[in-house]
Amino acid sequence: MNGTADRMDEMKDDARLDGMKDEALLVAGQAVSLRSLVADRLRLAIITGRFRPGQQLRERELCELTGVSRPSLREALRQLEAEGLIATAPHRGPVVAALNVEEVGQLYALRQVLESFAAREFARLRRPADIAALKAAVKRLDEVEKAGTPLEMLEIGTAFYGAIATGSGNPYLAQTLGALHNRIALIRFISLHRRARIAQSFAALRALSEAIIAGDETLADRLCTELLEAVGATARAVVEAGYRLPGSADDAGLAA
Amino acid sequence: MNGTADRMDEMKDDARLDGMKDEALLVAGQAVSLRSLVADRLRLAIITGRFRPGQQLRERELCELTGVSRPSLREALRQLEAEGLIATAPHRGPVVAALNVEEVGQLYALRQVLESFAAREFARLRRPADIAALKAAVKRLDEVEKAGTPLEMLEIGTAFYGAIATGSGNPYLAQTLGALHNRIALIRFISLHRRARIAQSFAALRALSEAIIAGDETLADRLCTELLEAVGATARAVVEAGYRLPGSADDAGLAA
DNA sequence: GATCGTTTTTTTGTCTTACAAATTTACAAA
DNA sequence: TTTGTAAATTTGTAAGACAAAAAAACGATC
Repeated sequence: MNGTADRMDEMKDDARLDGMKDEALLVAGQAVSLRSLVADRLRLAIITGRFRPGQQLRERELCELTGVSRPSLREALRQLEAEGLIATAPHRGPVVAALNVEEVGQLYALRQVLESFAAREFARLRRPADIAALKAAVKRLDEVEKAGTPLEMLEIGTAFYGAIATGSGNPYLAQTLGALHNRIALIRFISLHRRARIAQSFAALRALSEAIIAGDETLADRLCTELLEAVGATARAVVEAGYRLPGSADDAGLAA
Repeated sequence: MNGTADRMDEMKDDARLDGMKDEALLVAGQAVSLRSLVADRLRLAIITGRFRPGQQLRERELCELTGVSRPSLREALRQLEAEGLIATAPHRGPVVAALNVEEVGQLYALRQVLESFAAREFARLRRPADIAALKAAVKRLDEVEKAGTPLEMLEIGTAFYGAIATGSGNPYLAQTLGALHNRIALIRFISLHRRARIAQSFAALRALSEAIIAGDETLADRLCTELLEAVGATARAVVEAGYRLPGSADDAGLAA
Protein backbone atom coordinates (compact mmCIF):
# COMPACT_ATOMS: atom_id res chain seq x y z
CA MET A 1 0.00 0.00 0.00
CA ASN A 2 2.83 2.32 0.81
CA GLY A 3 4.59 2.05 -2.47
CA THR A 4 8.00 1.84 -0.92
CA ALA A 5 9.72 -1.50 -1.08
CA ASP A 6 13.22 -1.93 0.21
CA ARG A 7 15.40 -4.94 0.07
CA MET A 8 18.53 -5.60 2.00
CA ASP A 9 21.43 -7.39 0.50
CA GLU A 10 21.20 -10.98 1.54
CA MET A 11 23.91 -12.45 3.69
CA LYS A 12 24.89 -15.69 2.06
CA ASP A 13 26.88 -18.45 3.69
CA ASP A 14 26.92 -16.55 6.93
CA ALA A 15 26.72 -19.01 9.78
CA ARG A 16 24.07 -17.72 12.19
CA LEU A 17 24.16 -18.67 15.83
CA ASP A 18 21.05 -16.88 16.94
CA GLY A 19 17.55 -17.39 15.65
CA MET A 20 16.73 -13.76 15.05
CA LYS A 21 15.45 -12.82 11.68
CA ASP A 22 17.05 -10.05 9.67
CA GLU A 23 13.72 -8.29 9.30
CA ALA A 24 13.63 -7.72 13.06
CA LEU A 25 16.66 -5.50 12.74
CA LEU A 26 15.53 -3.50 9.77
CA VAL A 27 14.93 0.06 10.88
CA ALA A 28 15.32 2.03 7.68
CA GLY A 29 12.76 2.45 4.99
CA GLN A 30 9.88 3.47 7.18
CA ALA A 31 8.84 6.06 4.63
CA VAL A 32 7.54 8.78 6.89
CA SER A 33 7.74 11.44 4.27
CA LEU A 34 5.25 14.23 4.53
CA ARG A 35 3.70 13.45 1.17
CA SER A 36 2.97 9.86 2.18
CA LEU A 37 1.32 11.13 5.35
CA VAL A 38 -0.77 13.50 3.29
CA ALA A 39 -1.68 10.69 0.90
CA ASP A 40 -2.69 8.53 3.86
CA ARG A 41 -4.88 11.24 5.33
CA LEU A 42 -6.57 12.05 2.06
CA ARG A 43 -7.10 8.38 1.33
CA LEU A 44 -8.75 7.93 4.70
CA ALA A 45 -10.93 10.98 4.11
CA ILE A 46 -12.11 9.53 0.83
CA ILE A 47 -12.77 5.98 1.97
CA THR A 48 -14.65 7.12 5.05
CA GLY A 49 -16.87 9.45 3.05
CA ARG A 50 -15.46 12.69 4.47
CA PHE A 51 -15.08 13.67 0.84
CA ARG A 52 -18.10 12.47 -1.09
CA PRO A 53 -17.90 10.72 -4.46
CA GLY A 54 -17.96 13.27 -7.25
CA GLN A 55 -16.85 16.07 -4.98
CA GLN A 56 -14.35 18.48 -6.44
CA LEU A 57 -11.16 18.88 -4.44
CA ARG A 58 -9.49 22.27 -4.70
CA GLU A 59 -5.77 22.25 -4.13
CA ARG A 60 -5.83 25.41 -2.07
CA GLU A 61 -8.42 23.99 0.31
CA LEU A 62 -6.49 20.76 0.66
CA CYS A 63 -3.33 22.72 1.43
CA GLU A 64 -5.11 24.54 4.23
CA LEU A 65 -6.72 21.36 5.55
CA THR A 66 -3.50 19.39 5.58
CA GLY A 67 -1.16 22.25 6.34
CA VAL A 68 1.37 21.36 3.67
CA SER A 69 2.61 23.20 0.62
CA ARG A 70 1.29 22.70 -2.85
CA PRO A 71 4.18 20.60 -4.19
CA SER A 72 3.82 18.06 -1.40
CA LEU A 73 0.08 18.01 -1.78
CA ARG A 74 0.23 17.53 -5.52
CA GLU A 75 2.64 14.62 -5.18
CA ALA A 76 0.18 12.99 -2.82
CA LEU A 77 -2.62 13.61 -5.30
CA ARG A 78 -0.68 11.86 -8.05
CA GLN A 79 -0.40 8.82 -5.83
CA LEU A 80 -4.13 8.75 -5.11
CA GLU A 81 -4.78 9.27 -8.77
CA ALA A 82 -2.71 6.20 -9.61
CA GLU A 83 -4.66 4.27 -6.99
CA GLY A 84 -7.89 5.22 -8.70
CA LEU A 85 -9.33 7.11 -5.75
CA ILE A 86 -9.44 10.41 -7.55
CA ALA A 87 -9.74 11.38 -11.20
CA THR A 88 -8.00 14.45 -12.54
CA ALA A 89 -9.24 16.28 -15.62
CA PRO A 90 -6.86 18.76 -17.23
CA HIS A 91 -7.23 22.23 -15.75
CA ARG A 92 -10.20 21.14 -13.71
CA GLY A 93 -8.45 19.52 -10.84
CA PRO A 94 -9.03 16.36 -8.86
CA VAL A 95 -12.45 14.86 -8.26
CA VAL A 96 -13.28 12.03 -5.88
CA ALA A 97 -13.93 9.01 -8.07
CA ALA A 98 -17.63 8.19 -8.36
CA LEU A 99 -18.59 4.70 -9.44
CA ASN A 100 -21.77 3.85 -11.28
CA VAL A 101 -23.52 0.51 -11.01
CA GLU A 102 -21.73 -1.01 -13.97
CA GLU A 103 -18.32 -0.04 -12.64
CA VAL A 104 -19.07 -1.42 -9.21
CA GLY A 105 -20.10 -4.67 -10.83
CA GLN A 106 -16.81 -4.79 -12.71
CA LEU A 107 -14.79 -4.05 -9.61
CA TYR A 108 -16.57 -6.76 -7.69
CA ALA A 109 -16.10 -9.23 -10.52
CA LEU A 110 -12.39 -8.54 -10.31
CA ARG A 111 -12.46 -8.77 -6.56
CA GLN A 112 -14.24 -12.11 -6.79
CA VAL A 113 -11.50 -13.57 -8.93
CA LEU A 114 -8.65 -12.16 -6.86
CA GLU A 115 -10.05 -12.91 -3.44
CA SER A 116 -11.09 -16.43 -4.36
CA PHE A 117 -7.59 -17.02 -5.67
CA ALA A 118 -6.17 -15.67 -2.43
CA ALA A 119 -8.41 -17.96 -0.39
CA ARG A 120 -7.38 -20.94 -2.47
CA GLU A 121 -3.70 -20.15 -2.09
CA PHE A 122 -4.14 -19.54 1.62
CA ALA A 123 -5.79 -22.95 2.03
CA ARG A 124 -2.92 -24.50 0.09
CA LEU A 125 -0.08 -22.84 2.01
CA ARG A 126 -1.52 -22.64 5.52
CA ARG A 127 1.43 -20.86 7.05
CA PRO A 128 1.11 -20.81 10.84
CA ALA A 129 1.47 -17.06 11.28
CA ASP A 130 -1.21 -16.37 8.69
CA ILE A 131 -3.54 -18.96 10.22
CA ALA A 132 -3.10 -17.28 13.60
CA ALA A 133 -3.91 -13.90 12.10
CA LEU A 134 -7.02 -15.31 10.48
CA LYS A 135 -8.18 -16.85 13.74
CA ALA A 136 -7.64 -13.55 15.50
CA ALA A 137 -9.75 -11.83 12.87
CA VAL A 138 -12.52 -14.36 13.36
CA LYS A 139 -12.38 -13.77 17.10
CA ARG A 140 -12.80 -10.03 16.63
CA LEU A 141 -15.64 -10.83 14.27
CA ASP A 142 -17.51 -12.61 17.06
CA GLU A 143 -16.96 -9.72 19.43
CA VAL A 144 -18.46 -7.00 17.27
CA GLU A 145 -21.24 -8.92 15.60
CA LYS A 146 -23.73 -8.40 18.44
CA ALA A 147 -22.96 -4.82 19.33
CA GLY A 148 -20.68 -2.97 16.99
CA THR A 149 -20.81 0.23 15.03
CA PRO A 150 -20.63 0.04 11.26
CA LEU A 151 -17.21 1.66 11.39
CA GLU A 152 -15.92 -1.04 13.73
CA MET A 153 -17.35 -3.71 11.52
CA LEU A 154 -15.78 -2.13 8.47
CA GLU A 155 -12.43 -2.19 10.21
CA ILE A 156 -12.52 -5.80 11.26
CA GLY A 157 -13.94 -6.78 7.88
CA THR A 158 -10.98 -5.09 6.26
CA ALA A 159 -8.68 -6.88 8.69
CA PHE A 160 -10.31 -10.17 7.78
CA TYR A 161 -9.88 -9.66 4.05
CA GLY A 162 -6.39 -8.38 4.71
CA ALA A 163 -5.56 -11.60 6.53
CA ILE A 164 -6.76 -13.62 3.57
CA ALA A 165 -4.78 -11.47 1.14
CA THR A 166 -1.63 -11.81 3.24
CA GLY A 167 -2.22 -15.51 3.69
CA SER A 168 -2.03 -16.01 -0.05
CA GLY A 169 1.71 -15.50 0.27
CA ASN A 170 1.62 -13.23 -2.77
CA PRO A 171 2.40 -9.59 -1.91
CA TYR A 172 1.37 -8.37 -5.34
CA LEU A 173 -1.99 -10.03 -5.01
CA ALA A 174 -2.33 -8.53 -1.55
CA GLN A 175 -1.41 -5.09 -2.81
CA THR A 176 -3.82 -5.26 -5.72
CA LEU A 177 -6.59 -6.40 -3.42
CA GLY A 178 -5.74 -3.66 -0.94
CA ALA A 179 -6.05 -0.99 -3.59
CA LEU A 180 -9.28 -2.53 -4.77
CA HIS A 181 -10.66 -2.50 -1.23
CA ASN A 182 -9.84 1.19 -0.93
CA ARG A 183 -11.92 1.92 -3.99
CA ILE A 184 -14.97 0.16 -2.60
CA ALA A 185 -14.49 0.93 1.09
CA LEU A 186 -17.17 3.62 1.18
CA ILE A 187 -19.68 1.32 -0.47
CA ARG A 188 -18.84 -1.42 1.99
CA PHE A 189 -19.22 1.03 4.84
CA ILE A 190 -22.71 1.98 3.69
CA SER A 191 -23.58 -1.65 3.10
CA LEU A 192 -22.79 -2.39 6.72
CA HIS A 193 -25.79 -0.33 7.77
CA ARG A 194 -28.06 -3.07 6.49
CA ARG A 195 -28.07 -5.27 9.54
CA ALA A 196 -29.97 -8.07 7.85
CA ARG A 197 -27.08 -8.68 5.48
CA ILE A 198 -24.48 -8.59 8.20
CA ALA A 199 -25.43 -11.84 9.88
CA GLN A 200 -25.32 -13.64 6.56
CA SER A 201 -21.98 -12.17 5.60
CA PHE A 202 -20.39 -12.93 8.97
CA ALA A 203 -21.60 -16.53 8.83
CA ALA A 204 -20.11 -16.85 5.37
CA LEU A 205 -16.82 -15.39 6.59
CA ARG A 206 -16.66 -17.96 9.38
CA ALA A 207 -17.36 -20.81 6.99
CA LEU A 208 -14.66 -19.49 4.67
CA SER A 209 -12.10 -19.25 7.43
CA GLU A 210 -12.85 -22.81 8.51
CA ALA A 211 -12.38 -24.09 5.00
CA ILE A 212 -9.05 -22.30 4.78
CA ILE A 213 -7.86 -23.61 8.13
CA ALA A 214 -8.95 -27.10 7.11
CA GLY A 215 -6.89 -26.73 3.95
CA ASP A 216 -9.79 -27.38 1.62
CA GLU A 217 -8.75 -25.30 -1.38
CA THR A 218 -11.76 -26.11 -3.52
CA LEU A 219 -14.25 -25.34 -0.79
CA ALA A 220 -12.49 -22.12 0.17
CA ASP A 221 -12.54 -21.01 -3.43
CA ARG A 222 -16.24 -21.79 -3.81
CA LEU A 223 -17.29 -20.20 -0.54
CA CYS A 224 -15.36 -17.05 -1.35
CA THR A 225 -16.90 -16.84 -4.79
CA GLU A 226 -20.39 -17.26 -3.39
CA LEU A 227 -19.76 -14.74 -0.63
CA LEU A 228 -18.62 -12.13 -3.08
CA GLU A 229 -21.57 -12.79 -5.31
CA ALA A 230 -23.79 -11.78 -2.41
CA VAL A 231 -21.88 -8.74 -1.20
CA GLY A 232 -21.48 -7.60 -4.79
CA ALA A 233 -25.24 -7.54 -5.19
CA THR A 234 -25.56 -5.46 -2.04
CA ALA A 235 -22.88 -3.10 -3.26
CA ARG A 236 -24.63 -2.52 -6.55
CA ALA A 237 -27.82 -1.78 -4.65
CA VAL A 238 -26.00 0.81 -2.53
CA VAL A 239 -24.71 2.63 -5.57
CA GLU A 240 -28.08 2.41 -7.27
CA ALA A 241 -29.52 4.17 -4.21
CA GLY A 242 -27.07 7.01 -4.71
CA TYR A 243 -24.59 6.12 -1.95
CA ARG A 244 -27.30 6.84 0.57
CA LEU A 245 -27.85 5.01 3.77
CA PRO A 246 -31.00 2.88 3.58
CA GLY A 247 -33.97 4.74 5.01
CA SER A 248 -32.15 7.99 5.60
CA ALA A 249 -32.83 11.12 3.61
CA ASP A 250 -29.22 12.03 3.17
CA ASP A 251 -29.36 14.99 0.81
CA ALA A 252 -25.57 15.12 0.62
CA GLY A 253 -25.93 12.11 -1.65
CA LEU A 254 -27.07 14.46 -4.36
CA ALA A 255 -23.49 15.57 -4.77
CA ALA A 256 -22.78 12.25 -6.41
CA MET B 1 -2.59 3.18 -17.91
CA ASN B 2 -2.94 6.89 -18.05
CA GLY B 3 -4.53 7.34 -14.69
CA THR B 4 -7.03 9.89 -15.88
CA ALA B 5 -10.60 8.72 -16.21
CA ASP B 6 -13.26 11.13 -17.23
CA ARG B 7 -16.93 10.52 -17.51
CA MET B 8 -19.48 12.58 -19.29
CA ASP B 9 -22.91 13.03 -17.88
CA GLU B 10 -25.16 10.52 -19.54
CA MET B 11 -28.02 11.72 -21.66
CA LYS B 12 -31.02 9.80 -20.48
CA ASP B 13 -34.31 9.46 -22.32
CA ASP B 14 -32.92 11.49 -25.15
CA ALA B 15 -34.40 10.23 -28.38
CA ARG B 16 -31.52 9.82 -30.81
CA LEU B 17 -32.06 9.92 -34.54
CA ASP B 18 -28.53 9.17 -35.61
CA GLY B 19 -26.48 6.11 -34.79
CA MET B 20 -23.40 7.94 -33.60
CA LYS B 21 -22.01 7.03 -30.24
CA ASP B 22 -21.33 9.64 -27.59
CA GLU B 23 -17.73 8.52 -27.30
CA ALA B 24 -17.12 9.61 -30.87
CA LEU B 25 -17.77 13.17 -29.83
CA LEU B 26 -15.69 13.20 -26.70
CA VAL B 27 -12.77 15.52 -27.21
CA ALA B 28 -11.90 16.60 -23.70
CA GLY B 29 -9.88 14.68 -21.17
CA GLN B 30 -6.94 13.87 -23.38
CA ALA B 31 -4.60 14.45 -20.48
CA VAL B 32 -1.65 15.99 -22.26
CA SER B 33 -0.15 17.47 -19.13
CA LEU B 34 3.58 17.70 -18.99
CA ARG B 35 3.86 15.41 -16.01
CA SER B 36 1.96 12.63 -17.79
CA LEU B 37 4.27 12.97 -20.76
CA VAL B 38 7.24 12.71 -18.43
CA ALA B 39 5.73 9.69 -16.74
CA ASP B 40 5.17 8.07 -20.14
CA ARG B 41 8.75 8.67 -21.22
CA LEU B 42 10.25 7.40 -18.00
CA ARG B 43 7.96 4.38 -18.07
CA LEU B 44 9.10 3.58 -21.58
CA ALA B 45 12.73 4.00 -20.58
CA ILE B 46 12.28 1.52 -17.75
CA ILE B 47 10.24 -0.95 -19.78
CA THR B 48 12.76 -1.05 -22.60
CA GLY B 49 15.74 -1.39 -20.31
CA ARG B 50 17.18 2.07 -20.95
CA PHE B 51 17.27 2.30 -17.18
CA ARG B 52 18.38 -1.02 -15.76
CA PRO B 53 16.73 -2.75 -12.80
CA GLY B 54 18.34 -1.60 -9.58
CA GLN B 55 19.72 1.54 -11.15
CA GLN B 56 19.52 4.66 -9.05
CA LEU B 57 17.72 7.56 -10.66
CA ARG B 58 18.89 11.00 -9.62
CA GLU B 59 16.30 13.71 -9.87
CA ARG B 60 18.74 16.22 -11.29
CA GLU B 61 19.76 13.89 -14.10
CA LEU B 62 16.15 13.11 -14.91
CA CYS B 63 15.37 16.82 -15.02
CA GLU B 64 18.12 17.36 -17.55
CA LEU B 65 17.12 14.32 -19.60
CA THR B 66 13.47 15.26 -19.74
CA GLY B 67 13.89 19.01 -19.72
CA VAL B 68 11.28 19.66 -17.07
CA SER B 69 11.48 21.17 -13.62
CA ARG B 70 11.76 19.20 -10.42
CA PRO B 71 8.14 19.54 -9.28
CA SER B 72 6.81 18.14 -12.54
CA LEU B 73 9.39 15.39 -12.52
CA ARG B 74 8.62 14.43 -8.95
CA GLU B 75 4.91 14.18 -9.67
CA ALA B 76 5.70 11.82 -12.49
CA LEU B 77 7.93 9.80 -10.18
CA ARG B 78 5.08 9.39 -7.68
CA GLN B 79 2.95 7.98 -10.42
CA LEU B 80 5.58 5.45 -11.46
CA GLU B 81 6.09 4.61 -7.82
CA ALA B 82 2.41 3.80 -7.44
CA GLU B 83 2.66 1.63 -10.54
CA GLY B 84 5.46 -0.32 -8.94
CA LEU B 85 8.04 0.54 -11.59
CA ILE B 86 10.30 2.37 -9.17
CA ALA B 87 10.89 2.13 -5.44
CA THR B 88 11.71 5.18 -3.37
CA ALA B 89 13.63 5.00 -0.12
CA PRO B 90 13.58 8.07 2.12
CA HIS B 91 16.39 10.48 1.29
CA ARG B 92 17.89 8.03 -1.11
CA GLY B 93 15.72 8.67 -4.10
CA PRO B 94 14.09 6.48 -6.70
CA VAL B 95 15.50 3.17 -7.84
CA VAL B 96 14.29 1.12 -10.79
CA ALA B 97 12.44 -1.84 -9.32
CA ALA B 98 14.44 -5.05 -9.50
CA LEU B 99 12.58 -8.34 -9.20
CA ASN B 100 14.06 -11.52 -7.86
CA VAL B 101 12.97 -14.97 -8.91
CA GLU B 102 10.38 -15.33 -6.19
CA GLU B 103 8.77 -12.02 -7.01
CA VAL B 104 8.63 -12.81 -10.70
CA GLY B 105 6.92 -16.08 -9.84
CA GLN B 106 4.36 -14.22 -7.76
CA LEU B 107 3.72 -11.67 -10.48
CA TYR B 108 3.24 -14.40 -13.04
CA ALA B 109 0.92 -16.31 -10.74
CA LEU B 110 -1.20 -13.20 -10.49
CA ARG B 111 -1.00 -12.65 -14.21
CA GLN B 112 -2.09 -16.22 -14.79
CA VAL B 113 -5.25 -15.73 -12.78
CA LEU B 114 -6.10 -12.35 -14.26
CA GLU B 115 -5.34 -13.16 -17.86
CA SER B 116 -7.16 -16.48 -17.75
CA PHE B 117 -10.16 -14.69 -16.31
CA ALA B 118 -9.95 -12.12 -19.08
CA ALA B 119 -9.79 -14.84 -21.73
CA ARG B 120 -12.79 -16.57 -20.19
CA GLU B 121 -14.81 -13.38 -20.12
CA PHE B 122 -13.76 -12.53 -23.64
CA ALA B 123 -14.96 -15.92 -24.87
CA ARG B 124 -18.23 -15.36 -23.07
CA LEU B 125 -18.90 -11.84 -24.37
CA ARG B 126 -17.44 -12.02 -27.86
CA ARG B 127 -18.14 -8.42 -28.75
CA PRO B 128 -17.58 -7.86 -32.48
CA ALA B 129 -15.18 -4.95 -32.11
CA ASP B 130 -13.00 -6.88 -29.69
CA ILE B 131 -13.04 -9.97 -31.88
CA ALA B 132 -11.91 -7.85 -34.81
CA ALA B 133 -9.08 -6.40 -32.73
CA LEU B 134 -8.01 -9.89 -31.69
CA LYS B 135 -7.99 -11.10 -35.29
CA ALA B 136 -5.90 -8.09 -36.28
CA ALA B 137 -3.43 -8.93 -33.54
CA VAL B 138 -3.20 -12.52 -34.78
CA LYS B 139 -2.58 -11.25 -38.28
CA ARG B 140 0.29 -9.10 -37.13
CA LEU B 141 1.55 -12.12 -35.21
CA ASP B 142 1.87 -14.10 -38.45
CA GLU B 143 3.70 -11.25 -40.14
CA VAL B 144 6.49 -10.88 -37.61
CA GLU B 145 6.98 -14.50 -36.61
CA LYS B 146 9.33 -15.29 -39.48
CA ALA B 147 11.39 -12.13 -39.56
CA GLY B 148 10.87 -9.74 -36.70
CA THR B 149 13.05 -8.06 -34.16
CA PRO B 150 12.47 -8.80 -30.49
CA LEU B 151 11.19 -5.26 -30.01
CA GLU B 152 8.61 -5.73 -32.75
CA MET B 153 7.54 -9.02 -31.24
CA LEU B 154 7.28 -7.45 -27.82
CA GLU B 155 5.02 -4.79 -29.25
CA ILE B 156 2.64 -7.12 -31.01
CA GLY B 157 2.67 -9.45 -28.03
CA THR B 158 1.62 -6.55 -25.87
CA ALA B 159 -1.05 -5.65 -28.41
CA PHE B 160 -2.29 -9.24 -28.30
CA TYR B 161 -2.55 -9.33 -24.53
CA GLY B 162 -4.06 -5.87 -24.62
CA ALA B 163 -6.75 -7.13 -26.97
CA ILE B 164 -7.57 -9.93 -24.58
CA ALA B 165 -7.69 -7.55 -21.62
CA THR B 166 -9.96 -5.17 -23.47
CA GLY B 167 -12.12 -8.00 -24.71
CA SER B 168 -12.90 -8.97 -21.14
CA GLY B 169 -15.15 -5.93 -21.02
CA ASN B 170 -13.76 -5.05 -17.61
CA PRO B 171 -11.68 -1.84 -17.66
CA TYR B 172 -10.37 -2.41 -14.15
CA LEU B 173 -9.14 -5.85 -15.09
CA ALA B 174 -7.58 -4.37 -18.20
CA GLN B 175 -5.90 -1.62 -16.22
CA THR B 176 -4.57 -4.02 -13.60
CA LEU B 177 -3.22 -6.28 -16.30
CA GLY B 178 -1.70 -3.32 -18.11
CA ALA B 179 0.18 -2.24 -15.01
CA LEU B 180 1.30 -5.80 -14.44
CA HIS B 181 2.58 -6.05 -17.99
CA ASN B 182 4.61 -2.89 -17.50
CA ARG B 183 6.36 -4.47 -14.54
CA ILE B 184 7.39 -7.53 -16.50
CA ALA B 185 7.89 -5.94 -19.90
CA LEU B 186 11.68 -5.96 -19.66
CA ILE B 187 11.70 -9.63 -18.72
CA ARG B 188 9.38 -10.40 -21.60
CA PHE B 189 11.64 -8.43 -23.91
CA ILE B 190 14.66 -10.46 -22.90
CA SER B 191 12.67 -13.68 -23.13
CA LEU B 192 11.90 -12.90 -26.75
CA HIS B 193 15.56 -13.38 -27.60
CA ARG B 194 15.12 -17.11 -27.10
CA ARG B 195 13.83 -17.99 -30.52
CA ALA B 196 13.06 -21.58 -29.60
CA ARG B 197 10.40 -20.46 -27.16
CA ILE B 198 8.86 -18.00 -29.57
CA ALA B 199 7.39 -20.57 -31.95
CA GLN B 200 5.76 -22.40 -29.07
CA SER B 201 4.36 -19.22 -27.57
CA PHE B 202 3.01 -17.95 -30.85
CA ALA B 203 1.30 -21.26 -31.53
CA ALA B 204 -0.27 -21.14 -28.11
CA LEU B 205 -1.46 -17.59 -28.71
CA ARG B 206 -3.15 -18.67 -31.95
CA ALA B 207 -4.86 -21.58 -30.25
CA LEU B 208 -6.03 -19.27 -27.49
CA SER B 209 -7.45 -16.73 -29.92
CA GLU B 210 -9.31 -19.49 -31.78
CA ALA B 211 -10.84 -20.73 -28.55
CA ILE B 212 -11.97 -17.20 -27.70
CA ILE B 213 -13.43 -16.61 -31.15
CA ALA B 214 -15.21 -19.94 -30.95
CA GLY B 215 -16.67 -18.89 -27.61
CA ASP B 216 -15.25 -21.85 -25.70
CA GLU B 217 -14.80 -20.31 -22.26
CA THR B 218 -13.42 -23.41 -20.59
CA LEU B 219 -10.89 -24.09 -23.32
CA ALA B 220 -9.79 -20.43 -23.45
CA ASP B 221 -9.27 -20.44 -19.71
CA ARG B 222 -7.24 -23.66 -19.81
CA LEU B 223 -5.12 -22.65 -22.78
CA CYS B 224 -4.33 -19.31 -21.20
CA THR B 225 -3.38 -20.93 -17.92
CA GLU B 226 -1.08 -23.37 -19.68
CA LEU B 227 0.46 -20.67 -21.80
CA LEU B 228 1.29 -18.58 -18.79
CA GLU B 229 2.73 -21.55 -16.99
CA ALA B 230 5.25 -21.83 -19.80
CA VAL B 231 6.12 -18.17 -20.22
CA GLY B 232 6.35 -17.84 -16.44
CA ALA B 233 9.02 -20.51 -16.34
CA THR B 234 10.98 -18.69 -19.03
CA ALA B 235 10.63 -15.43 -17.15
CA ARG B 236 12.02 -16.93 -13.97
CA ALA B 237 14.94 -18.29 -15.94
CA VAL B 238 15.65 -14.83 -17.35
CA VAL B 239 15.77 -13.28 -13.91
CA GLU B 240 17.86 -16.14 -12.59
CA ALA B 241 20.35 -15.35 -15.33
CA GLY B 242 20.58 -11.78 -14.07
CA TYR B 243 18.42 -10.08 -16.74
CA ARG B 244 21.08 -11.01 -19.27
CA LEU B 245 20.43 -12.02 -22.84
CA PRO B 246 21.16 -15.72 -23.29
CA GLY B 247 24.68 -16.23 -24.54
CA SER B 248 25.72 -12.61 -24.32
CA ALA B 249 28.24 -11.32 -21.82
CA ASP B 250 26.30 -8.24 -20.90
CA ASP B 251 28.22 -6.85 -17.98
CA ALA B 252 25.62 -4.13 -17.44
CA GLY B 253 23.53 -6.87 -15.89
CA LEU B 254 25.72 -6.70 -12.83
CA ALA B 255 23.93 -3.52 -11.86
CA ALA B 256 20.93 -5.64 -10.95
C1' DG C 1 -37.18 37.22 -21.21
C1' DA C 2 -33.86 34.10 -23.17
C1' DT C 3 -29.76 33.39 -25.62
C1' DC C 4 -25.33 34.60 -27.05
C1' DG C 5 -20.87 36.79 -26.55
C1' DT C 6 -17.43 39.07 -23.77
C1' DT C 7 -14.92 40.06 -19.64
C1' DT C 8 -13.49 39.00 -15.04
C1' DT C 9 -12.22 35.83 -11.69
C1' DT C 10 -10.75 31.60 -10.05
C1' DT C 11 -8.02 27.54 -10.40
C1' DT C 12 -4.74 24.63 -12.21
C1' DG C 13 -0.09 23.68 -14.50
C1' DT C 14 4.50 24.78 -14.42
C1' DC C 15 8.89 26.90 -13.23
C1' DT C 16 12.39 29.16 -10.31
C1' DT C 17 14.56 29.79 -6.15
C1' DA C 18 15.59 28.54 -1.64
C1' DC C 19 16.76 26.02 2.45
C1' DA C 20 16.67 22.21 5.87
C1' DA C 21 17.67 17.36 6.58
C1' DA C 22 19.64 13.21 5.56
C1' DT C 23 22.83 10.38 3.21
C1' DT C 24 26.95 9.36 1.02
C1' DT C 25 31.62 10.20 0.14
C1' DA C 26 36.11 11.79 1.23
C1' DC C 27 39.59 12.32 4.32
C1' DA C 28 42.34 12.29 8.39
C1' DA C 29 43.67 10.03 12.71
C1' DA C 30 44.32 6.15 15.78
C1' DT D 1 42.43 -1.53 8.72
C1' DT D 2 39.29 0.64 11.24
C1' DT D 3 37.11 4.61 13.24
C1' DG D 4 35.61 9.25 13.61
C1' DT D 5 34.82 13.67 11.56
C1' DA D 6 33.85 16.95 7.95
C1' DA D 7 32.53 18.16 3.29
C1' DA D 8 29.69 17.48 -0.63
C1' DT D 9 25.81 15.67 -2.75
C1' DT D 10 20.99 14.64 -2.93
C1' DT D 11 16.47 14.53 -1.46
C1' DG D 12 12.33 16.71 1.06
C1' DT D 13 9.78 20.67 1.54
C1' DA D 14 8.35 25.40 1.09
C1' DA D 15 7.23 29.93 -1.01
C1' DG D 16 6.53 32.90 -4.74
C1' DA D 17 5.40 33.81 -9.39
C1' DC D 18 3.28 33.61 -13.93
C1' DA D 19 0.89 31.60 -17.98
C1' DA D 20 -3.06 29.07 -19.50
C1' DA D 21 -7.35 27.30 -19.15
C1' DA D 22 -11.88 26.89 -17.26
C1' DA D 23 -15.74 28.74 -14.74
C1' DA D 24 -18.54 32.48 -13.46
C1' DA D 25 -20.37 36.92 -13.87
C1' DC D 26 -21.89 40.37 -16.66
C1' DG D 27 -23.77 42.87 -20.43
C1' DA D 28 -25.60 43.14 -25.21
C1' DT D 29 -28.59 41.59 -28.69
C1' DC D 30 -32.56 39.37 -30.61
